[in-house]
Amino acid sequence: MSHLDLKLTDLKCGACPIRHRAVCARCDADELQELETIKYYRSFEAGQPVIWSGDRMEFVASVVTGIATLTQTMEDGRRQMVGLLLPSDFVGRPGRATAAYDVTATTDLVMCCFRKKPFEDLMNATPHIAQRLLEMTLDELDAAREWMLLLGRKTAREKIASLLAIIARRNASLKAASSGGVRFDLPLTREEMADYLGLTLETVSRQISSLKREGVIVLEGKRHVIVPSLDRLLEETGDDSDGGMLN
Amino acid sequence: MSHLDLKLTDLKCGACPIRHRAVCARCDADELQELETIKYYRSFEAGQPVIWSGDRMEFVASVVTGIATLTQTMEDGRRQMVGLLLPSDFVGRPGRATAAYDVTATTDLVMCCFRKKPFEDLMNATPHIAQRLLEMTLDELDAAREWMLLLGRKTAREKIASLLAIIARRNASLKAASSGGVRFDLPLTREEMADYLGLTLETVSRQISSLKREGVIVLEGKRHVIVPSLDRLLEETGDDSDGGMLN
DNA sequence: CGCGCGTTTGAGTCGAATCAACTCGAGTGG
DNA sequence: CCACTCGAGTTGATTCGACTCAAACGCGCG
Repeated sequence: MSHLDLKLTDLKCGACPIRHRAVCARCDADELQELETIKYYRSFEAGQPVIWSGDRMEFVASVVTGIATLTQTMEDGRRQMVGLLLPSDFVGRPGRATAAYDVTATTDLVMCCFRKKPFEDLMNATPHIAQRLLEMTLDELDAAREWMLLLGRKTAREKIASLLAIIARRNASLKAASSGGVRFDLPLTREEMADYLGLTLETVSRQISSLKREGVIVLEGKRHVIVPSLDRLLEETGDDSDGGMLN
Repeated sequence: MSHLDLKLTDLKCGACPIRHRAVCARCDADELQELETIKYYRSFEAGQPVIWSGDRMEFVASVVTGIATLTQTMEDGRRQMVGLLLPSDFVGRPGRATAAYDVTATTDLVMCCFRKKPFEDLMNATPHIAQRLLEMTLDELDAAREWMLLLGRKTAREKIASLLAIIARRNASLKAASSGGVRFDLPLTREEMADYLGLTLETVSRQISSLKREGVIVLEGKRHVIVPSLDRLLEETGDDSDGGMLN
C-alpha cells in the first residue's frame, strides 16, 4: 500500500489514469492547475468502510483505482447495493452535508478527494466541471434504471447472467474484443453479488453452479470466470439481443 | 382539452405553476425571456403515448400538469416502470438523440417543450439552467436508489405501503399537514402500480385489500384512499421511522 | 340490456428464501 | 509438518410468498 500511496500522492493530474473519464475530463490545463491545488489522495484497504450513511461528508472524490460499493441497509438488516463505483466514478453530492449511503471499499481502493467547499466554489467558477458532472450523473441515472428492471422483473438466473455480462463487457472494452472468449476475476463475494442483485447468497451460488453445469461459464477457482461464448451468456440475460443502441 | 390548451399556450413563464421548481427555477427575468422564445406547449390525453423508446427525440420538456411514466419493456412483455414524472419533472437528455424509455401520459398531461438544439445552446450559455438540471438529476438518482431498495428487498405489502406513503407525502406537502388523516386519489391503475413495484396486478389488489381489511387504509371507490394514521402506514413500509433526514 | 374494462378473489404452482450441513482452501501456531 | 480454525462457498431439504390461471364482480356506456 505505501508504495502505491507514495506514487499516487505525487501524481500530476496530467498523468492520472482517469484523467479523460473522471469529473475533470473536460478541464483544460489551467483548470487542472486549480484542481491540483485542492486535491489529495486517500487509500483504503479491501473491506474497509469509506463512509457511513448519515456521517458528515467533508469531501467529494473520484475513484482512481479499485472498486467501491454504495449500499442501503434497512433496520432489520436487509441490504441492497445501489451503486458500484469503478475507476473514474464520482462519490458525493455537491450541496449535501451528509452521506446518503454506506460506501465501502471492496478491493484496495485509491480515491482522489476534494474538500467539499473548495470544490463547490471551483465548480461554480468552471462550467467544464459542472457539465461533466451532469453528464456522469445522467449516465448513472440510466444505469440505475437498467438496474431497476433487473431487480423488479428478472429471474435469479437472468440476474446472475446480467451481472456477469456487465463485468465481461467492461473487461472486453479494456482488452481487445477477442471473439475467443472473455475471462475476468469477480470483484465481489457471493454475498456482495446477492446484495447487488436482490437475492440471497445461496441463490447466487446455485445459479452460478447451474450456469457452470450447462457450460455457459467455466470457473477457475471460485473467483476467476471464463466465458467461452459471450453471445451464449447474453441469451441468458433476458435482454434485447442487440444491446439497445442508445445515443 | 382545447380550453386548457389555449390558456396554457398563452402562459407567460412568470405565471407558470412550475416556475419555481422546474428546470427554469433559477433563471432570472432575462433568461426567462430567452426560454419564452423557444418554448411551446403540448397536451396529451390520459393513456396516450408521449414517445416510444428508440424514437428520435427532437425535444426536451417539463411536465406542467398531469402525470407521466417512464417504462422499460422486455421482449417477452415483462414491464418495469423506471420513473414517475410529476409536475416540474424534466423529460429527455440533452446530448442524446433518441428516447431511452417509453413515456406515457397516465392522466391528461401538459408539457412545456423546448426543441433540443436551441435548448442545448441556451444551456451552454446560461449556467443557471445547467445547475438546476444537475440538481434535479441528482434528486432523481436518489429517488431511483430508494426505489432499488424497494424493488430488491421489500415484501409485497411493504411495497404497496411505500407507494401509498410516497403519494400521501406528496399530497400532504400540498395541503396543510393536518394530523387528522390524509386522503388522495390514486393516479395509477392496479396494473401501473404493479409495473411500478415489480409485482403482478393480482398481488397489488390482494395487498390493498389486506391493508383495507386491517384498517390501515380506507377506500372510497376503487381509486380514492383515506389514510387515518400516516404513522400506522409508515410502520408498514419497512423504512426507518424517521424519514432519514438527508441534506 | 349486454358489453368491456378494471378490479377482486380463489385454487394451485413454482421459484427463491430459509435453515442446516458440509466442502474447500488459506492461515495459524503448536 | 500437521492439526486446527475460520471464512467463503456449495449443496440439500423444506417452507413460504408471490405468480399463474381462472372465475366472477361492478360499473360505465352505447
